[in-house]
Amino acid sequence: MTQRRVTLVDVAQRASVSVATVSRALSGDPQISAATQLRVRQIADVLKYVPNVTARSLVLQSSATFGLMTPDVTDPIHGQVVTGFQQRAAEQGYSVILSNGFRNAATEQRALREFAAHRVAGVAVMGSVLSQAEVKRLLSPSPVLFIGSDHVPSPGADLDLPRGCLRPDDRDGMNQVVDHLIERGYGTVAYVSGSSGANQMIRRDALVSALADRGRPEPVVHRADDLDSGGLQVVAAEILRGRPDVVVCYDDKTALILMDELRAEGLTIPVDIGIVGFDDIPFASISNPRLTTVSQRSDELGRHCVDFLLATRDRGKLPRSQHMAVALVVRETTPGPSRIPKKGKRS
Amino acid sequence: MTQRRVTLVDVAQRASVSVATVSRALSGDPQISAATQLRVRQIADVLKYVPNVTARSLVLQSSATFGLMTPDVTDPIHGQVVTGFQQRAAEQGYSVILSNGFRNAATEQRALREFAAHRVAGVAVMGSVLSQAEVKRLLSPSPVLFIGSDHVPSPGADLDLPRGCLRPDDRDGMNQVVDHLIERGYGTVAYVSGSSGANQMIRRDALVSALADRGRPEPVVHRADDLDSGGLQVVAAEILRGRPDVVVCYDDKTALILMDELRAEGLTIPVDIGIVGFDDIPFASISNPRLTTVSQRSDELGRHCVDFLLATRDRGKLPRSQHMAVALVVRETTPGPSRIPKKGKRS
DNA sequence: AGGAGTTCCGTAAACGTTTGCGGTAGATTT
DNA sequence: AAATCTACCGCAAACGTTTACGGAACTCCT
Repeated sequence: MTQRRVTLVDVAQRASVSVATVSRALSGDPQISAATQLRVRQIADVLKYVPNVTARSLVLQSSATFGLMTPDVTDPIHGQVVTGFQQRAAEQGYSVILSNGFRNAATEQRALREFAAHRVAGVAVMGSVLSQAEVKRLLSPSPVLFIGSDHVPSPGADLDLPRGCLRPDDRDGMNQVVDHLIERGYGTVAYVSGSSGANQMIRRDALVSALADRGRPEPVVHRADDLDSGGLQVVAAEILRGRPDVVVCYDDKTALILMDELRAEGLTIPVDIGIVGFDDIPFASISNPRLTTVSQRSDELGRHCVDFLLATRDRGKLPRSQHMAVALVVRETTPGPSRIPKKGKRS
Repeated sequence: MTQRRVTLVDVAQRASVSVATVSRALSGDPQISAATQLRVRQIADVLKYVPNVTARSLVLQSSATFGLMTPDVTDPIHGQVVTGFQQRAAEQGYSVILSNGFRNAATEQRALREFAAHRVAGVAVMGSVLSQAEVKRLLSPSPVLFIGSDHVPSPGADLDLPRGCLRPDDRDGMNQVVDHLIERGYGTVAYVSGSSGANQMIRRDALVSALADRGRPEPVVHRADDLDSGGLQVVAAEILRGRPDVVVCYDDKTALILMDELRAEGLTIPVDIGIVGFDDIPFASISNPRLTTVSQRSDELGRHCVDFLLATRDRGKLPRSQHMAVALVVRETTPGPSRIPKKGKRS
C-alpha cells in the first residue's frame, strides 16, 4: 500500500532507454531491435513490472473490460453464463465487471452507469427489468448485448433481422417437449411461469404454440411471481385442484421447487404427476426423481456473448440475433402417466 | 462507438467555468458556491455526463474496484459469496472484477495479474490452489483477503493472531453436527471430502475433533477428487460396503450428489443411511428428502469481505482473521437410524 | 482609504500509458 | 565524398481527471 508500484519510467531508467522504447518493446513492436526487446523484457521481469491498464485505457479510449449484468449470480443458470462469459473474455484478454441487478430498476440503472463510467468495451445484459431502449441509452455508445431477451425474429420474418439478442431456442425446445409428452401419452398439461418478466412469456408462448400446432388443448398457466418466499405454494395448491397430467415449468429452479411443494402436498412424482423443467442445471440430474428438462449449454451461451461483442468491435455493428441450440433430455419425471418408474442408473 | 463521450471540458465550456470548478462542483466541494454547483450539476445532467473512472483512478492512484477470484461461480455457494460481495461493494461505490480460477494454477496466476494490472483497491480470494505467499506476492501492495483459508487461529492461541482470513466456523458447525448425531442415536459415521484442497481438511479435522472430544470412534473418511465426473460413484460403492449409520459430507453439493449415487445403488435415504451436508445451499432445502446441513450465511460472508477490505484501507493493515457463525439446520436426512421419516411440511 | 479576511474560482501539474513524428547513426549507393 | 536509405530510438502530446496553489473580487474593520 505504501510503496510505489513500478512503472514504465522505472524500467526505462534501468534499461537506459526511453519509456516509448519500453512500451514498444513490451508490445513486441518490430521497430525495436530484438536485442533491446529482450533486454527490456528481462528488466521488466526482474522489476516485476505490471502494466497499468487504467493508464492504458485512458489513452486508448477503451478499456479491455466487459460489463456483465445478471439478476443474481446465485441462480445456477446465471452462474453458468457468467462463468462461460468470463472464461472466454479472459481468453481474449478482457476483464469482466460483474453486477447484480436483482430485478430492481434503480439497482440496474446504477450498475449500467457504473459500466459506462468504466468505459467498458461492451456489455451483456441478462434478464433486465429495464427496456432495451433505456439500457442502450445509459450505455451508449458501448455495444450492448441482450441475453434471453425477446427481440429475436419469429421464423416468418427474414429481412432486417433484429440485432444484439441471444437466447435459447425456446420454440424448438418446447416442440421437443410436447412431442415427448404426446409420445408418453400425457393428456392435460399445465405451465407454471417463473419470476422473470418478458423472458417467461416467450417460453410460455412457445409451449402454447407447440401444443396448438399439434392440435392439443391449451395449457392452463399458473403464475408464480416470488419463487423464494412460497410463491409456488399457492401454485401447488392450484395444481392439486386441477390435476393436470404433467406440468412444464419455466425453468429447472421453478420445477425443483414445485416438486418439493407437490411432495409436501402428498403427491408422488412422477406417479401422480409429471414434471418437466428447462435449462438442465446441474441439480436437475441429481434430483429425486431426476428431472427431465431441456438442456441448453449456458456456458456456451456466455462464451458466445463475448464473441458477439468482439465481432461488434471489428465489424462496427452487432451481429444478428441468434437462438442457441437446445436438446430435450428425458429423465425420470416423465415416464408416462401410468408407468411406474423403475430404480436404476442415470439416464 | 463513433461519437465522442462527453467529458469535463464539455461541461465546463457549456457552464463557462473551468474544469476544476466542474470537478469540484460535482463532488460537492464547499469551495464552490451553491449556485454554481447547482448550475454545473444541471448542465452535466442535460449533457448526460458520466465521469471517466479510469482517468480518476489514474490520478487518484487507486481504482474503486475490487478483484474477486473464485474457483467457479457455478457452484451455488460461491455464487452466494459473490453476490454478497458485489452487493456490498456497490453500496460502497466499488465495482468488482470477477475471475474464475478453476483450481488451476496458471489460470489463477493470470487472474491475479489481471487484478494487479487494474490496480484494484483490494482482492478477495477463495479456494485458491496457490500459496498465500504467492498470492500476496502477485498482488502486492494491494491488500488480499483469503476466504475459506486456513490461517485462522485455533481456539488455544490468542496473541499475534493471523490476519486476512475469513471462513465459516467449521469447528462449531461440526460440534453441532456431532451433538445432533449422538442425540439421534447414530453410531458409526463416515466422512466424504469434496474437491477443494486445504479447505476440506479443516472441515474434516473439525469433524474428527468433535467426535474425539465426545469419546466417539474416528470416522472413516472417503476422498472424492472429481465431483463432476463420477468421482462419487466409487465413494458410494465404498460406503455401500462399509455401511456407516450416517455420512457427513464436505458440502451440500457433495451430499446431494452422493445421495443420488446412493439411491442409484438401491439405498433409500434416510431409512438406510443418514446424510448431512454443509453450507445450506438453496437446493438443500428442496431436495428429496430435504438435507440436514449446517447453514452459513454465505452472502453475509461476501459482504463482510468488503468491509474487511475497506477496514484495511482505513486502518492500514488487515483485521484479524475471523470465523463466521454457522447453525445446524435439521431436516429430513437425519431422523435417527430407526425412525421412518413422516411426510409433511418443511422444517 | 488601506489593509486584512473571506469567498469563490482558474492555472497548471500530475497520474502512466501509447504513438505520430522527427532525428541520429551507420550502411549503402552514386 | 556526398547523397540516399535503413534501422533504431527519443520527444512530446494526448487521454480525462483531481487538487495544491495562487489570484481576483468583495466585505468588513480600523
